[in-house]
Amino acid sequence: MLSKKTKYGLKALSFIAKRNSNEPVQTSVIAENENISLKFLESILLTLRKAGFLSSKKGKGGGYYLLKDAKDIYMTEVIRSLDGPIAMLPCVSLNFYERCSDCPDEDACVLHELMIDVRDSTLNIFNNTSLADLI
Amino acid sequence: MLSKKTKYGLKALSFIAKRNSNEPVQTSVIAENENISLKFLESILLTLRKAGFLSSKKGKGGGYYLLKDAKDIYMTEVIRSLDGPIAMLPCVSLNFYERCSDCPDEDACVLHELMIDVRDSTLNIFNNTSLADLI
DNA sequence: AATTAATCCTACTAATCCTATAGGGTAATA
DNA sequence: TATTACCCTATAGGATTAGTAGGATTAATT
Repeated sequence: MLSKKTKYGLKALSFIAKRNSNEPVQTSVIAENENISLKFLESILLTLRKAGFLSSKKGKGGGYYLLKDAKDIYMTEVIRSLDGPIAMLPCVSLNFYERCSDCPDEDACVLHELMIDVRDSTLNIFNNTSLADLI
Repeated sequence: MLSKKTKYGLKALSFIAKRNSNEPVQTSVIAENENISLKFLESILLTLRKAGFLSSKKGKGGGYYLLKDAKDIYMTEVIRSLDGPIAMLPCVSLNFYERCSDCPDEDACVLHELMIDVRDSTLNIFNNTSLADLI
C-alpha cells in the first residue's frame, strides 16, 4: 500500500502542476482543495522541496512551485523519495537493497525471481508516467 | 512491501510442495530449513490452514500437507489471505475496497487510473503464478 | 495407561511506523 | 513593523508487525 504521505504528495504536486503558471501555490490552498491536514502537508512539501521537485518562496504571496517541467517529473522518483522502496521485498529493491536475513542464497529463493518480475512491471508503469500524464 | 508473514507463508507452502509426497511436514522442520521462528510459523500455518490451502494431522507423525495440487494454488489467493489487499490504494482494491476519505470524486482523482494500471499489471503476474511455478 | 510428539489456540508484548499535531522560528513583502 | 507564509523540531497516539509465552488438545507409540 502507498502511504498517505505519498498519496498526498502526488496529489499536491499535481495540484501545483495544474496551475500552469509559475505563481507559487500556498500550502493552505492545496490543503483545502485536496482535503489534507495543513500541518501534515507542510511536512510533505518540505520533503518534496528537499528532494528537488519543488522550490518555495517565503513571505506574503509565497508558496511552492515546480522546479522542473511536469513532464520531467516521474512517478518513480516521487514515490521513492516519499515512500522509499517500490519493490515488494528488500532483496529485489534497486535503490534500497537489503539482504533477507532468512535467505542463505538469494538465487535459490523461490520468491526472488517472481518479485523481480513484479518490480519490473510496476517500474515499467511508474517510469513511463510523469506528472503531466496525471493531469 | 510484502510482510514477513506473507513471505514466510509462501516459503513454507513451497517447502511443503517440494516434498511431493502426501506425508505431512512438521512445522519445526520447515522452521529450521527456512530460518523462521517456530512460534511465528505456527501461527502462519494455522492461518493458511483456515484459509483452505493446508490441512493438518495432529499428534506424533503429524504435520501439514497441501489440500490442493501445487499448480492450483495461486499467488493472488495466498497473498490476499495473509497480507490483505494487493492494490496500492484501498479505492482500487478489488477484494478490500474502501473509499478514500479525501477524495470527493473517485473518477476525478489524478491517481485513480494509474493505480488501477499498477494493480492490473501486478495481478496479471500473481494470477498466472502458482505454487508449482515457484519450485 | 502413560508417554511423547505434534498441532491448536489465546493472549500478550516490544518495537516500529504512520499520521498527524504543537509550537514556535525565519524570511519576505507591503 | 505588521503580516503572511514557509521552515523546523519534537512529540504523541494509534495501528501494525513480528514475534513470544504458555498451555490445551489430539494422536501415536510403548
